[in-house]
This record gives sequence, C-alpha cells and structure tokens, in this order.
Amino acid sequence: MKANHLHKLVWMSRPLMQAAEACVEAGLAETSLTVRMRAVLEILHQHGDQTVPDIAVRLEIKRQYVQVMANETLAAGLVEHRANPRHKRSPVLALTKQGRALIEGIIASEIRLMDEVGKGLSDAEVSTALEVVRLVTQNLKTLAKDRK
Amino acid sequence: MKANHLHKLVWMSRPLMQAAEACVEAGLAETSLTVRMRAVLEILHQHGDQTVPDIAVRLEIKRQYVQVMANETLAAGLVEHRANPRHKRSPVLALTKQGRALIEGIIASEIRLMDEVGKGLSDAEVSTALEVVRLVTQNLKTLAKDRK
DNA sequence: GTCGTTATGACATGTTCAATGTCAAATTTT
DNA sequence: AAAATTTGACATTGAACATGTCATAACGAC
Repeated sequence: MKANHLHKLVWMSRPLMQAAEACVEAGLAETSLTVRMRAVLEILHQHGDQTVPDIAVRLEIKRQYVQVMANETLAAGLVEHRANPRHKRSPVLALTKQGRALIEGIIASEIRLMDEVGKGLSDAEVSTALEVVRLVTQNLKTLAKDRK
Repeated sequence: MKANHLHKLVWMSRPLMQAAEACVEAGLAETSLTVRMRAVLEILHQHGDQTVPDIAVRLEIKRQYVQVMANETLAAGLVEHRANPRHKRSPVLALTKQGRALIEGIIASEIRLMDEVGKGLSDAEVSTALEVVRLVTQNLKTLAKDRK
C-alpha cells in the first residue's frame, strides 16, 4: 500500500506545482514581477547575497538562464551589484531596499494565503507531509543519478 | 507555523516534480516511450477507454496537444480506435494488448522503485502526506480561480 | 427536418522556460 | 608564466504546451 500511495503522491506533484504557480502568478499580477524573477528575489532573501552561478545551483537550472532573470531584476532596480571579495570579475547580487520590501510583501501575502489553503489540516499533518516530500524528493534525486 | 510549512511544501513541488520526471524518464529509456506518451497510456489504463478531449480534461491541457500525443501512441501501435457509441465522429482510444502490457510493466516497475524511495517512512506518514497534497492542490485550484 | 450551435480532428503558428554551444576576458590553479 | 577554470554575454535550439483557424460532422432546439 505504501508504495502505491507514494506512486500517487509523486504523480500529484505536477498538478500541485501547476496550481501553486497559477496562484502565485495571480498574486504577482499587480507587481511587475514574473514568477521566475520572484524566484531570484526569494533566493537572495533567504540565503543572502549570491552570484549568478550560486543562484543557478540553488534553482538547479543553468547559469545562462539565471543570468537572464538576474539582468531583468537588475534592470527593474530590485537588485544591485556589490563587489565580490572572492571573485573580482563576477559581482554579487544584493536586494535593493525596494527589492527587499517587494519580496517580503509577496511572501507575507503568500503565507496569509496558506492559512486559507491549510483549512482542515492539522499542524502535525502538514509537518509530516513536508518531511515526506523532502525525503521523497531527495531519494528520487539520488535514484535518478544512479540510473544514469 | 502551519502556514509556513505549507509555504515550503508548496515550493517543494517543482523540485519534486523534476526529480520524479527525471526518474520516470530514466525508466522509460529502454522503451520507445516519451513521458507524455506514458501519460496517455496511464490515463487509458486507469480510467478505461476515452476520447482525445476526455483525456485533455483529465490532464488539464488543451485537446490540440493531446491529439498530437495520441497520434504518436496510435502510430506506435500502443493504442487503437474503437467506435464511439456517443459520438460517431470521434473514436474512443483503447489500449492494444501491446500497449496494456507496456504500461502495466512500467507502472509495476515504478511502484517497485517506490519501495526504495519510501525507505524510512511509515505507511501512515505516506498516507497523511498524500491526503495533505490532495487537499492543498484542490484548495489552490479554487483559490486561483477565485483570484482571476 | 432544418438551422444554428457545438464538438472534433487537422494543421499552422506563437510562447515560455530552459538546455546547449560558443566566445572573449578575467581569474584561479599549478 | 602557462594551463585550466570561471564568468558574462549572446546566439541557437528544443520541449511542452497554448492559441487560432478551418472544414466537417454531430447535436439540440424549434
């Protein structure tokens, strides 16, 4: 039964993601942000200043694509270059005051939405689900690597 | 805390999906199937014979794209046309013997994989996670609709 | 039955997200 | 100092869809 439920869980991931991103997108409509620009801002907010290649590692996509997103947020004034002590060529990206305010507001409103979404679920259930999803994701990644 | 955990859970959905599909793809490598062809076969296997528009509703993508996938599986001999009593123009798609054997084999091997993935998780935890993900997905969908 | 509406298949084109390839300049390693 | 690596910039390509259109066929209302 467990394996069966896991199989279903795994195949729910695409609908989950689509619903989630549709919701986030609706919340972003008033701002000038795209979902991918939001992702860059969130990384900087959670993990502090990063170079473009650093962000690419976290998002697990290629640096070339992150570069495009980063340049968009730069142009929008949400992010700025800072001197990088570890690399003279490649600057670190840092949230501007404006960018920080924006991403914090977005995340706060998303979390407010989560109250609505979590109706009917207990704290414990949600924690369990988060742990399960974490472990499953990790195991799938190692498994995929092994099979290649 | 609950809202916070939910927020994290929701944003784990993309990594989960990517890991899952990478794994599935590795499993499909030996067959001539693509991930999207596999999806069509699975729908037919789970829900019985369907028309192209029916499948599109289930997959929540446009019928035009499903048509392309369906034609691929038709060409591969995994699926065949059957007369549709409810619509004379649009035939129902049905698994051929070959198609049924293939998709059943694939699902069986995926479920075997899930034993590996589920190591360290109890039956109850997985069931809880599945229910949480189901509810969250559903709530997010209604929410997204409301906001539009 | 006829007529307007809807459904379907086929096809053409557009969009988004991202991978891949390449280059020059800068940087790091040895 | 030479070789290898890293980074940014740019160009090309591909997959997974969405969108638009058309002709034909099917259906429902009258």
